[in-house]
This record gives sequence, C-alpha cells and structure tokens, in this order.
Amino acid sequence: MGTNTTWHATSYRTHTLEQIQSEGADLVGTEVTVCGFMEANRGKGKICFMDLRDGTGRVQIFLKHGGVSDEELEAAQNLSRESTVQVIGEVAQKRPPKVAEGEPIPSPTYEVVASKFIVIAAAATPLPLGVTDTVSIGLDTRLDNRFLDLRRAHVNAMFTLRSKVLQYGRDHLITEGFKEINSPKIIASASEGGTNLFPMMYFDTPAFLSQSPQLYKQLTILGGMERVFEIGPAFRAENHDTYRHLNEFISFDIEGAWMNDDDVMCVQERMINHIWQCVADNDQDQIDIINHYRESQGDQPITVDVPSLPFARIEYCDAIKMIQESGADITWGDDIDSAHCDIIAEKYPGFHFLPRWPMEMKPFYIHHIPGDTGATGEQLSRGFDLNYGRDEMTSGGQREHNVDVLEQNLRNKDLDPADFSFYTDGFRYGAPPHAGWGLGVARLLMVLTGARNVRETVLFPRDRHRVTP
RNA sequence: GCCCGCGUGGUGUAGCGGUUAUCAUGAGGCGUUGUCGAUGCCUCGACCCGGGUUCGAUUCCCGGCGCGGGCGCCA
Repeated sequence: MGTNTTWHATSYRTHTLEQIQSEGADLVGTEVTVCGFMEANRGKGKICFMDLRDGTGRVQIFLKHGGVSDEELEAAQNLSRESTVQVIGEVAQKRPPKVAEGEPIPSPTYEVVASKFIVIAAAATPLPLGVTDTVSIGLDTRLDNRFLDLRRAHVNAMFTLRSKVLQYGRDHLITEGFKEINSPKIIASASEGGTNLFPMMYFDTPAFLSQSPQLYKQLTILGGMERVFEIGPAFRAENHDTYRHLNEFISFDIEGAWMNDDDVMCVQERMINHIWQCVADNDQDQIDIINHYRESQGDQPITVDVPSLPFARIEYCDAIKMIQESGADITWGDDIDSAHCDIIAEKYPGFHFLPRWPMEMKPFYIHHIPGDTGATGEQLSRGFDLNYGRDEMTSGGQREHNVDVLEQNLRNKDLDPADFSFYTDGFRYGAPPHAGWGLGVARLLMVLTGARNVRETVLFPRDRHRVTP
C-alpha cells in the first residue's frame, strides 16, 4: 500500500495487520487489538493458530489454553474460513518455521498471542469459491461472487493497481495543466452517432445514457477551461461479445486548447510512461502478488517494462501498405481489424499510434486540413488511434473548430446540424483549435497486468448477459 | 448476432451405452501437534433442463438454457 498512508486507530482496531509486521520489533510485548478475515486455522486441543488477513496484510494469531477462555479457544478452533474476528493480545516474535538443511533462515516475523477472541461475523459454509484454494475458478462463478473473489490476493492486487494507475494518470495530467471535470451522463441526443445508445426516460422526456463525454469536454474548451480531463462512465448498447468489450466502461478522456493531434499524442505517451514508471517504482509488491498467482496457473510472469518515448507512429497509409505487403487482403479505406493489428504489432510490439485516418472513417467533429490527402488522393483526417498488440486503447484527434466546416461534416454524415445546435452554437463566438483523446481504462490495465479479459480489470462488469451483481 | 466447443459434488476436473462415477480442493467428525500448503484416520457431497433412440442414457440424437473461444463493431 501507499508509503505515505497513515492508518489511524479505529473503534475496532489499534493497528492494521501490516503494522504488526512492519513495526513488530517495537511492538513486542505491547497489547494490540486487530481485526480481520480468518484465512485458516490449525490446531485442536490446547492450542490454535489462526491466519488473519485484513486489507493491509496478514498476521498469525496464537491462542492457547489458559491464554484465552476454553469457550474462546473452542470458538477459534471451530470457526469457518473467512469469518471476521477481533483479537486482543500481545505482539510477540514468531518462532521461525522449520527450514530444510542449507536453506536460509527467514527474517523474523511477528504474531499476536491472544488474550481475548471475538467472532464478529461467522462465514457460512461451504464458500461459493475458495479464497485461498489452488483450484482454478470459472470467470462466471467469480463474477457471481465478486465479494469473495476480491478477497483473493491477486484479484485484490489487480484493483489496487487499477486505483494506482488512475492516481498516477491524474497526477501527471495535473502537472501539465489539466483540470478534472464531470460531464452529464444523461443526455438528450446522440453525441457521435454510430453506436447504439441506451434509451431512458428523463421524467416525461425521452433521453439516453451518454456514450462519450466528447461534445461536453469540447464545450468546456470553448468555455476557456484550457485543458480538461474526465474519468467517467460511458454506455454503449452494442451487442458485442468479446474479451475486450463491455456495455459500461470507464473512459479516461482529455481535451486541450491550442493543441493538435500530434500534441495530444505526446501528452498521452508522457502520461502512460509516467504511469508505468510509477508502478515500477512503487508497486512491485502488487505485481509480485499477481505473478505468484500466475506461476501457480502455469502462466509467464509479467514485468513492468517502462515504455520509452516517443511511441512509434505508423500513419494509416503506411499501415495499409505494411498489411498489404504481408499478403493480407486490405484496400485503402478499409478498417484495420484485429488480424491486421497482429501484423502491425509484430513489427511494433508495445504501444504504437496510428495517425492520419481517412476523413471518411472518422466522426464529424474530427478536424482535417483540406488538401492533406493520402495515397489514393482521398482526404485524410487528424484522427488517430493508440494500439497495443491487437487491441485499441485510445481514439483521439484534433477537433474541427470552424463551425461552417463542422456543419458540413454533419451533413456529409447524413446528420442534421439543427439536432446539434447545443454543440455547434458553442463554436459561433470564437473557438480555439483543440484536440483530445479517450482511453479505455480497463484495456490499459489489461496491458499492465497481463489480464486476458477486461472483466478481470472491472469490479462489476456489465455486458450483454450480465447486469448483476 | 454468426461460427466452433463445452455443461459431472460448494469449487475445478477425469471418464463411460450397463461403473460402487475419477482426482484435487472443500465441508463434517475424531486424534496428534509451536503449527505455518498443518497432519493422520473416518465420513459427506455431482452427471444443466425437456424430448427422442435403446431392454437400459450421465454417455448417442434433437431442442432449450447457460458458459467458454473466435469474428464483426468499438475504447
């Protein structure tokens, strides 16, 4: 956990379990009160050992005949796994475990010798999934019982890392002058067209759940906010059913004035570089926990390789050429699908940008420079993607700030400018050139942690088949 | 939505036209033990649903439901 965290005593405990270990040498002989989940208990008769776990660490509790009442000892010995308990006792140095001949003697650890033992809430048996069991568990079973799944060390580490990634990303953007905003999630009309929206009733008015903060973050730039970011939900009523799609996801968005697509690509690579560097510097303990689990499953360990700057940039025209040269069937104007991404990723492992997509393929709000054309003479845009392997992380670009062009772009997409007046009106009174991007947080976490399904990196994922828990 | 595969104790699996349905983990009991992947002995617990073929279906066929993988689309 964070090195700067101050764990104040609470009504239920004087110390966290991590404190018992890290401050153990000074605490020996001191009476403490600790709480936690009972991970395992050993021993019958006159003694009982208990592995206690809280959100910070683990400590062994030692109960013995005479040290606690007979009733307390029996309760401890008969307690079911994952029950919550409160223990009052003295910190003591643990007797070292037996080690094989020639093995190094481990550094001292600490335990609590109980004088009082209280069961707070007993766990029912059997558990729907074993928190410490080595058997693998199906994703569906895990998600149905996420409250228990989260108690597993590597799952907990995953979401600890997720919190860190958001924190480091946020910290970095603030150093570059970005301000955090919140845009509405209940909207009257589609923000981009294209994807399907979830309809809802807003009192007596039909409305939708927002698919993107796009138009609203642009309005804040028109409002002189200079640089903004938002970390918030986006909703898409698409029938996709893959390892990387959800119908509700957290989008990490930025928008900045007086910037073009190249400028915000630089912001993005600096931010990702910062996140990776911070994780490498501060959170190797969480990576180790994940690797410990991966090892038990026969998976290769993950390493936090800080990506160097700048990331590769492969313009759309060059990407098409590269794919064609590899023998795949693609023509200028086609989308670059997953199999094509594999071809690019072979030459560019790691993060890489794909800038300068055909204007035809990009949304109406993307900027283009007239006459900036591609291999076939078609108009290029200032839109880009960021990919890693076969997965798209980001979509972004410079935005159109000329209201006449913007309205023409709408008409070109068979959209009626009148439907977007709440947005286009913002461009009639002076508009700075601006650019931005949206990053899929769960997908970024997949790259960092080696997860093969976004559902691993989302607490309570929402897909076509799941709205609970 | 399309293509492919799979549904066996609480969890994860093996297997088969007639079995006492395998193993691990777990749960319950007794014993031993400053244990720490505790340990020894005993016990408990399962073939997704509906229809069909068959003397007999958990096994084969059809349908449903659920899950996993791939694709499209996207972040």
